[in-house]
Amino acid sequence: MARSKSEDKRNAILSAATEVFAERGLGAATSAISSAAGVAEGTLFNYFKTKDDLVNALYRAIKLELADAMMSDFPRRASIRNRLQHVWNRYLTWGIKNQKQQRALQQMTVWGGLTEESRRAGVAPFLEIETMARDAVEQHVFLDRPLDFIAATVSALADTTMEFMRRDPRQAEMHRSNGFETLWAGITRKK
Amino acid sequence: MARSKSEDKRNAILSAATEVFAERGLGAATSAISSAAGVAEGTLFNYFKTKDDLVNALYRAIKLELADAMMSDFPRRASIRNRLQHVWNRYLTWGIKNQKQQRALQQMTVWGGLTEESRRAGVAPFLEIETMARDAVEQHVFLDRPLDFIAATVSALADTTMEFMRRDPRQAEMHRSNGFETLWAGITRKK
Amino acid sequence: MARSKSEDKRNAILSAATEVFAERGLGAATSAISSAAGVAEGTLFNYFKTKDDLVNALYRAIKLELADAMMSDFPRRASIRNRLQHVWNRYLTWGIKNQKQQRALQQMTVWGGLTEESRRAGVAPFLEIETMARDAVEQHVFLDRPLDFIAATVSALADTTMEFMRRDPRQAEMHRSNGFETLWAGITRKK
Amino acid sequence: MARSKSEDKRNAILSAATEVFAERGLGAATSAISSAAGVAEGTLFNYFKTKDDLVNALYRAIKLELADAMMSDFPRRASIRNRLQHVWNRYLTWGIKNQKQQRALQQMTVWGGLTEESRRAGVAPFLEIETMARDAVEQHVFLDRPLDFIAATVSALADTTMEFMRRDPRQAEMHRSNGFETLWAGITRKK
DNA sequence: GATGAATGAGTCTTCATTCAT
DNA sequence: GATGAATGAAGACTCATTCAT
Repeated sequence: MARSKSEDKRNAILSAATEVFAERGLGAATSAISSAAGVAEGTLFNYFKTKDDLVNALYRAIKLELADAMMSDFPRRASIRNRLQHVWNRYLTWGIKNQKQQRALQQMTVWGGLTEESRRAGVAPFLEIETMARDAVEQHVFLDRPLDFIAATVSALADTTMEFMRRDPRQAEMHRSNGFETLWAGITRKK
Repeated sequence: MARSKSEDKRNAILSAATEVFAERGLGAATSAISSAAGVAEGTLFNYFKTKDDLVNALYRAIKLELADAMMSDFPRRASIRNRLQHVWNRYLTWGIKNQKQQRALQQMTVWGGLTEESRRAGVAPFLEIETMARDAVEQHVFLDRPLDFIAATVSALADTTMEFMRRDPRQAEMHRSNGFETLWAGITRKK
Repeated sequence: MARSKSEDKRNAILSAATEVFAERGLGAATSAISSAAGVAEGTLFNYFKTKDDLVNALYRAIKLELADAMMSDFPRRASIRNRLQHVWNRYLTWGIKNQKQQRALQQMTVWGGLTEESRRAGVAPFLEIETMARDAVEQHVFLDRPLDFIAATVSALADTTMEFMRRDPRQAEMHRSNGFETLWAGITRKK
Repeated sequence: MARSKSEDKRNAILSAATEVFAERGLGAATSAISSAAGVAEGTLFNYFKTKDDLVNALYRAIKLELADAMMSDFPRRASIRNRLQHVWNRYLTWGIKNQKQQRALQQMTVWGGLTEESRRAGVAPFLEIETMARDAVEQHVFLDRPLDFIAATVSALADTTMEFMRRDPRQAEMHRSNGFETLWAGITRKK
């Protein structure tokens, strides 16, 4: 479905917004974004009706990118541990390589203006993770806890780990593995 | 002598700021704060030279409150587990009872304008926790990981847990204990 | 393309600023200027980044106008007396015809916020006057005094004279000539 | 006539105002003045109903001081030249010794808020100078010019001279005498 | 469709003045 | 009479959004 206007320009704006939001927060001026994107101030509003619209669109775009990075090659048949490790590693790798995106995402996630629709759209592509978690609970690999609690735990530990990998890149692999072991020990049943 | 600057009014402003920041973020207008505090716009600036000053002062005030809630009756001689559980429980209890404070604190913690001094002042009252963690690593109760990594893990899991306790108050105690068990299993050495 | 920043509007703002500053001093509100110029408050700041910028720009604009009025047709080859009289007459004529400009200029000249660059730019077009004065001293037409002292004397007497011409327009020509005779007698060598 | 309240405090305020106005202009805050005077913000308004009132009062006070400095020992019987030189020298000496006063006075003189009454009061003590000037014109020592024009000339040249004496204190006496010779040659009749 | 000048409500902050103590 | 906290009307400046070109 061909979008009218230029897809390129739209992407330039989203990409500029990522950068600007990552560095200056969501409070940054739309003029900073348009100028970083190399378009006129008014042009931004041809592509996104309001600033809030832009943020919502960016949220979804980054979530999609992230899903792609994490879920491609998802080893559906591997062991729970391997599947969990897959998403763990992919998430961290993505976040290290795409700092700006990840920082912007973090800001938008705690922002008050995301629509319910955006939130839903953001979660959707990660459904397989939920499935895996459900399996893991059923198979008594994971402790019997609410799925969303587990998800939140994974996410919190991953973000924490990512921060340490960034701060201390030479020990990055140690932090990545420490984080995973914490997570695994924390949510799995000891035999 | 004229009325001397009233501690009450100062507190009213801090308390109004807590509320307003918790609900609308640090970007909220100072006029919203003064009006919530029932004082004139100018009065706020009699008590805090700038908005940044106000935020810094609020950060310190809440951190002190929190320290008081967490560290009073800290069982210095109890087992590592009991000491960890003490701060875990106290933090969550405080956060549930003082949602606004906790939300405001969260925002200020990631804000770019805290002075180094404020940060130091905010950490100081929690020194004993660090000591406990160091002991725990030395006694091989905790796994051998950087102290700040452990601290960040505790904090991330606690905030996650708190969120679930709020959303689902009837299961609050379950979440509290789930969170703790995740934490404990995640950072301690299995014998 | 959108309207390009209009020279007209810029001039309207400068002209409104002249008027407002002349009447109410440099302390006048920018909103008074924008409204006198018939533009929105924000528009002023599209043309001049800050109020100080506006003042500096105005200073230079008026100095240029003045230079044009004074220095065009400057009789380079005439006698010292005729050359001095040329600038004397031109300055007074300009100041009478352009009261607002002259009053604003006076305020800006004693203002603390002119940049060094503005000052330099303001002096530059009057270089020929300095040359004339140097000649006059060398040829022993003027008394042997520091050039800047002579310049300040001219300027002080001219402003004084202008004031009288304004207050008492019917005697304007008398004042103009009285002032010049005072000046000439004051700074030239008697044979 | 005993003034109620403390004459000392009133003077402290006037003196603080002199300093503050000299350094920061008439736009300076009244709170800067009260604090420089070592009194409370409100106290200032016990002595002067409004800021404008304070400025007017200060204007008069400084004019009186100046008159005292200039007119005491006025050599009523001396030659015109000596009498003129007396006020010339006294004014410059006073201005050099009392920079703050002189600078404040200059600002107030061009300020738009002086009452007619203040202006009259400020001129009054200098009446003898006018008398001298009238004599000088009648005796054909001065050229036949309006008295106030002569007065303004004296004043303009004196202020110019003072500026040079300040900037270049080592040549102060030269400037003082240059200035006077300019003035004398400018306004007197050559025989 | 693209542009960017124009807009004006909203922001933080200052300050002369008042008035309870 | 002295105090200084309280006030709120300005003030300079920012910025999301509109719309003429």
